[in-house]
Amino acid sequence: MEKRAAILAAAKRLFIVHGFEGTSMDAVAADAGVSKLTVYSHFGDKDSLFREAVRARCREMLPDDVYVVPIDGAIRDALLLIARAHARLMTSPEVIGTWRAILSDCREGNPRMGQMLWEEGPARSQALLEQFLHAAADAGHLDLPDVHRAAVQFLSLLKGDLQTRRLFGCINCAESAEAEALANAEGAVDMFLRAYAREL
Amino acid sequence: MEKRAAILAAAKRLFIVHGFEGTSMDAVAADAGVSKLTVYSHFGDKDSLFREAVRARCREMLPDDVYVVPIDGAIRDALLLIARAHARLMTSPEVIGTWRAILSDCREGNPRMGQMLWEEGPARSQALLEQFLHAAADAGHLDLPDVHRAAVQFLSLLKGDLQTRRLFGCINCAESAEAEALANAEGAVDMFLRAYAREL
DNA sequence: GTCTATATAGCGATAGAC
DNA sequence: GTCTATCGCTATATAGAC
Repeated sequence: MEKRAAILAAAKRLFIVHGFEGTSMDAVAADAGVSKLTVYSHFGDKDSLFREAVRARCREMLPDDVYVVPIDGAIRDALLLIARAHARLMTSPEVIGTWRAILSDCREGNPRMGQMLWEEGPARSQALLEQFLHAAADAGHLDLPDVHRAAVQFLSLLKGDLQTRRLFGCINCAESAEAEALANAEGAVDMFLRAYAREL
Repeated sequence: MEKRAAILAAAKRLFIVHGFEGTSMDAVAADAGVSKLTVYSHFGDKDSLFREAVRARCREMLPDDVYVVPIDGAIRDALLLIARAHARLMTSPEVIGTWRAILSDCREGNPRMGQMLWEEGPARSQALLEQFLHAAADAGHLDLPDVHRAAVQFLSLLKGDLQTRRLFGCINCAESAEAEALANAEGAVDMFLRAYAREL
């Protein structure tokens, strides 16, 4: 059970850096320090290996407690806490690489992996945030006409153009980008509260 | 100069549907009705052909007049006009296909194509929308603390989770998706005005 | 300029020995 | 279970004839 872990680790690393087509089974085997046949004996074919690697990545990438925040204090502070954590997550090299790997495989009518990543990642973020917003609305902090829509909107504001520019390689994870992400997160919270705060 | 156009047209179509790796030079030649060597004689190699095809796509995809709207009437109507047009554009098969094709080429540190697409597409949308918002603010319709940020936020709200789910293949361009996109556009305008409208 | 035929190489998957 | 060696296929790019 030692080599299987090594293979999976190599696959997770390589697929995210070089994409599906750009990663050969030889490369995975070499990186894991095993033979290619060992790879095939553990994971039937390249497709299955890719699936396993992406699934593992998704599971370990999204910490649920990011969106579970006490709302006893000011609502702005709670939202800021979520915003900063989410901003850091969505622009991380792991997430960007995983998205690229998935999207490089999402041609025409081929939703095998894309749907999985959506459900394991962004959909869970949305659901957790929705719970938080529902609680905040019940507690009287927010006035939300549609909680689900508000959750989607908050996450969209957080993304801004940062994730897209990151995906396209216009910005890398330098310090300036970090600062921009934090500023953008604050701007998102500000606008969200201008629209939905019950008491300023 | 007839065959060159046919080759470029075939390349634009195939690369966007099947991606870079998924499109062979044989396929391009066959689709264009010419021999493979003719393709190579016109465009040095596959990389150059891909570059040319994507560049052409980017140029022809963004109609500037989408973001040039008179603001003599109600600001909400003007924003809705922009919102609906942008929503239709960003979820179109052409845009989604082009994004996928580009992203399949954006591995590791390779921003050659991604940066181009960003500048030819989203960056121009942002700039044009920023002009519109500036005019709307000057006319007293909106109260914008930061015009650039507001433009990014409006476009982010418009995207919502639609473009991402479309990219990942979770939804296709069916009629229900069209309805969802319009509803989302309206929700985006509503929230934007809740936050930034000077006079309700 | 354009075609058919081919060189060359890389990749996914497997056979057979240990 | 694991390895070395290999098959079969496909794709990029080119050589030589018309």
